[in-house]
Amino acid sequence: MVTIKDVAKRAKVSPGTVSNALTKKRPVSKETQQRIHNAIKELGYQPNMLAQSLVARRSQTLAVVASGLEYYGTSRIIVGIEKAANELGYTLLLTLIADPSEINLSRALEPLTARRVDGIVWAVPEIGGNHSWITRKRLAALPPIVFHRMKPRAGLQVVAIDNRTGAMLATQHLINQGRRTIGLITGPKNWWETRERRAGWEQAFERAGLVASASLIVEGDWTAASGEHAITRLLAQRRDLDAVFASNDQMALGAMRMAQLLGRKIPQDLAIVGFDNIPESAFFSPPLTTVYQQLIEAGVASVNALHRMIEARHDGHANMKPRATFLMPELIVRESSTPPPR
Amino acid sequence: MVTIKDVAKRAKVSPGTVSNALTKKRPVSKETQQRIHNAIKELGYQPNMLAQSLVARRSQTLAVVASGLEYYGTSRIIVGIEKAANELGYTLLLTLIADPSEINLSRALEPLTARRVDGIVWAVPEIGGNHSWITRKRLAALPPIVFHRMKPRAGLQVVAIDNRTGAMLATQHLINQGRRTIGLITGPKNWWETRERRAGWEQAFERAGLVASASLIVEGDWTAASGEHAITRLLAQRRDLDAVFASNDQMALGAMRMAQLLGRKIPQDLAIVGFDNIPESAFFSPPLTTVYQQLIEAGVASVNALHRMIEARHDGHANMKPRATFLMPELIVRESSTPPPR
DNA sequence: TTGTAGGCGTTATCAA
DNA sequence: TTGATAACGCCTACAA
Repeated sequence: MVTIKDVAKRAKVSPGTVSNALTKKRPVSKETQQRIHNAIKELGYQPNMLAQSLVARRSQTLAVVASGLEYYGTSRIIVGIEKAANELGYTLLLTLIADPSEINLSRALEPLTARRVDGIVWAVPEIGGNHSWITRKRLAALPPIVFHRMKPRAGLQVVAIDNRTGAMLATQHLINQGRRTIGLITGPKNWWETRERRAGWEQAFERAGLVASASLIVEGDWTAASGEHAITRLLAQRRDLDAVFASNDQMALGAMRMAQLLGRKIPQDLAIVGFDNIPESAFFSPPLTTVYQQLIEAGVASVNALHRMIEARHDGHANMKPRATFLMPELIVRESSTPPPR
Repeated sequence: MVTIKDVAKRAKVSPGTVSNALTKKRPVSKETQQRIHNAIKELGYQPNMLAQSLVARRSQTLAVVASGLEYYGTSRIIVGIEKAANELGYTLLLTLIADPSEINLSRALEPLTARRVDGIVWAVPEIGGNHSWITRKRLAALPPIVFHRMKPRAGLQVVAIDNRTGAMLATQHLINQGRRTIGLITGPKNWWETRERRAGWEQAFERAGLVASASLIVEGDWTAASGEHAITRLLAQRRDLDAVFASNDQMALGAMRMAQLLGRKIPQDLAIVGFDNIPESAFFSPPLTTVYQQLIEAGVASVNALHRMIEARHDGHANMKPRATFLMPELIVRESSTPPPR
């Protein structure tokens, strides 16, 4: 590997001058500048960022910790994160948590802190107590960090989707369509996102003066198969069911298909709304009404916030006041919940 | 930040001894070992891997360059890569290419080589001439690298899915079902994967003595919407169409839905097969016959190969002989191509 | 078994 | 404008 010294030797200057020519932090004469650049080309010199980071005490590297990359939501968040990181001149370290309900914190974080990442985006869904590791003490030992998919906590920088409002929009839409017996297929009940979406469903019920009976709720596990089971149970225990809000599009798909197999016409007999707006959902039979989340935007926002935190800490400013940002979802109405066009 | 010197001072030993205690490359007495570990705990010392990498001349970091993370295929490959990298003690750097048909090579690679990654997994689909940057000279300046989703080239380590065989399996299956006029919906035609899948379709035609007429082929862009357009055109230009092989599941979905809207019964009037086996495909109406690719396994295999290359180079062995590995896809038969159960 | 010194590749400080 | 020199945090000979 060719180093800055090799370049210096070849250009007949000192290493420091080469450094100055490269970083432009001190003036270098046009002439030597030229010689240096020639030497660099000829030798194929590439600065070693490890060494740079060592002295600069910053690595220009961000880390993202996530789980379920194979799901649409996670991957879109990461697309946004990568994009924003890139634009700000950071490179991204990716760590995947295989089982988010059981986080081995030091195993996940050590490789990142050891590499002196400048900041961390924590995008692991909050499940049960899997975020209880978050303590002031622990955070003090970490670089700036911003959280996703988590219940906002005082003193933390959080970028979250307003799941509750999203679910409320979905449910209210069904109510507006004249539906009165609206089932709910939830995700695993210890997920924060599950509870939020359920709360939104309940809130819509309350506003409409409907009764959110337990017999209207069935738990799923985000898979389409669980959507099938859920709708089967719902239809059995509530003969009067006339609509369903499924907490994601996959479960909505399973529910829709199984309901059809059981002889229900959608949306005439049963209206269905999902959550996520996966690209396929517009092509289901019938096309699925669903809730769109600005996931890429959430990823971008989190990196921007992170960058500000990093700069603030670096400039020795009093630590930026962290806050929670909520992104508003939008309802996308399709045929699974509306009278078909004549 | 507390350094190894701080630990040394506190444990009343030299920095070298602390290093030895940590790396276990030289023996350290039980007693001082204890003192050192106490000091580490008390100070909350964390080794600085940047400094370690600087002297070790390896960063224990791998990079993956990919595009289209929001698609199922890409994300599954990366899941496999991350898993294997993790198990081998590497951390992963992620770089996403926004437009894979137009790669800015140095923009993508510089941040990686500057950080002295030990190896690179190149998982950008081959489109047109976007892989023409691959030259002996350029590769010589890079760390070991393994390629994905690319036509195998002599002298390169490639892990690819056998797309051609996969498409052949799909088409042969349709032929076995008695279909004779089997349309093809392709991806964008300058993609390597597109050409391979088309070749597989043609190969099956040849073996069966069928004529692969141009009127049976329509180009899509991987989206479900393009599948809709494609099937519309196919049905218009070939009234005798009795089956379709779509080059991915999304296009199959669009085709299936549009064919049904146009009054075709699936599979009775028109049999459909897709490619990818996205999780939703088992819940389409009807469930979609498709081709399963071992993408996670491909990711794992590529990292293992990369690791061997790194070790070989490190041990000064003659560079490992690189070769191409093909993973065989499997046909998954569902109702979209078979007579429905009575 | 432990300490000392030099070096990994850069940048920053201080003279010149 | 340029050149020495000393860090940055760690590892590794070589001595002791």
